[in-house]
Amino acid sequence: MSKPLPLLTSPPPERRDAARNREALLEAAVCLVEVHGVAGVTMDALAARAGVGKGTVFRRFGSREGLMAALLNHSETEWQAAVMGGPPPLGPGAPPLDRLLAFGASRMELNLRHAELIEAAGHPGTRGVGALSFTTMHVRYLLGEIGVVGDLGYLATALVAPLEIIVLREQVDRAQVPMARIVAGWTDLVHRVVSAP
Amino acid sequence: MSKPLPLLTSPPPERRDAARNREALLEAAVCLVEVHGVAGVTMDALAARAGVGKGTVFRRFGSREGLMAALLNHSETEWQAAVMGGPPPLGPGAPPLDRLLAFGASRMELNLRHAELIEAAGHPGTRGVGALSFTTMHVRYLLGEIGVVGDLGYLATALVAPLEIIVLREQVDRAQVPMARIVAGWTDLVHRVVSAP
DNA sequence: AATAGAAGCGGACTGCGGTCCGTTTCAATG
DNA sequence: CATTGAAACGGACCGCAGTCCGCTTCTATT
Repeated sequence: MSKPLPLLTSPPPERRDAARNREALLEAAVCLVEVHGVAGVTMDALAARAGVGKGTVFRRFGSREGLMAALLNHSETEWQAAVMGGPPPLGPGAPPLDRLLAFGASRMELNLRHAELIEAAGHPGTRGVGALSFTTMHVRYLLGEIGVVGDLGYLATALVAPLEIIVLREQVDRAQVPMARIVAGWTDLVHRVVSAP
Repeated sequence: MSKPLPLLTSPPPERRDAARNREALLEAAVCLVEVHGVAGVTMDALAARAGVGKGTVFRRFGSREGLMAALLNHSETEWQAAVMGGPPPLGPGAPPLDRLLAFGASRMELNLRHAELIEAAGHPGTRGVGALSFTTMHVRYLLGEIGVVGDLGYLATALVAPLEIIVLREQVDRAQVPMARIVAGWTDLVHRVVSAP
């Protein structure tokens, strides 16, 4: 027992080569998406492009879905920052109802922009906690600020659900609903929800 | 041009061997699901079990997702029949608001029961038209009967969205929300939506 | 600097979804 | 029946996600 107590020693940071490879992989992935589209990013191609073995790719990201989630994570984090600290009405400073409406429109736009990536990332694993959770928590918070009473957790989930890419695609692609009408519809929905009898 | 005009000739029905194989495949699929679970239903295993070639399986269902959609189709049709013509409050005869609430609870239960199959069926292709469409149209109709005014199409989509399996799983599995609270939450949501100011 | 052992690496290997095309089976016609 | 054109069949084949395990590289310790 000559080892120093592991108290307070944060989990060993990251080996130099591992860091290098991670960066190379992410860069290669971004490049491949640009060139061949999301569907063209195969794990073999990615490994070759980054000059590493296939095993390394899976060690980093666990699965193809994990890789996509990692790619998504970047823009997702940026967006969260805009929501938490950016300019109003999306960021703080505007009345909560205005923030909520701006939030919905912004979220729809983001989800549509990254549709392919989101679908390739699937639901399971990393993303759920980072993405769905944040949006729901934020909406819940705004509902509270607005003064809504009731099961805010459920109401937040219900308001976020129609913003999900699966629902949006159904409307935009299959039913050919114009975006303006979707945004207007969600706005109306919010008004109905916040004005409790 | 000695052929009879193809007017009114319905698309040639189905060859005998094709019909036989279809039945064998569906039966084998159901059996495999029972024994090995949804994940254990591989296209090769299915082909072998039904005593046909792999190509035949793909000719029938187009893809694994198509197969799952076909399996789902059975119970889905049954459920639709219950909604359209079964006993109240789900079926006709009850006040439309009661029908709507019964609809929500029933749909949640159905989606949870077939969760694996639904996720394996994916969104694309056959299912969307048959399933999502029907539920949305029905909710839209009920909203009209209740007397709601506004963009009924969007409101219906928004009410159906939180019943989707993806959203339900998030609540049930990750957040451990009890079913009773989910049902109560959806009921509250409906009340907020239908009581417009 | 030497060393030990853990963390990381790589690529052959497996299993599955999906395609392709030569062969077989059906049913409509004379 | 015999014929014939089309629909259906079957299984070899391909590409990709994911696993496995022996080898290499890093870092902490003395």
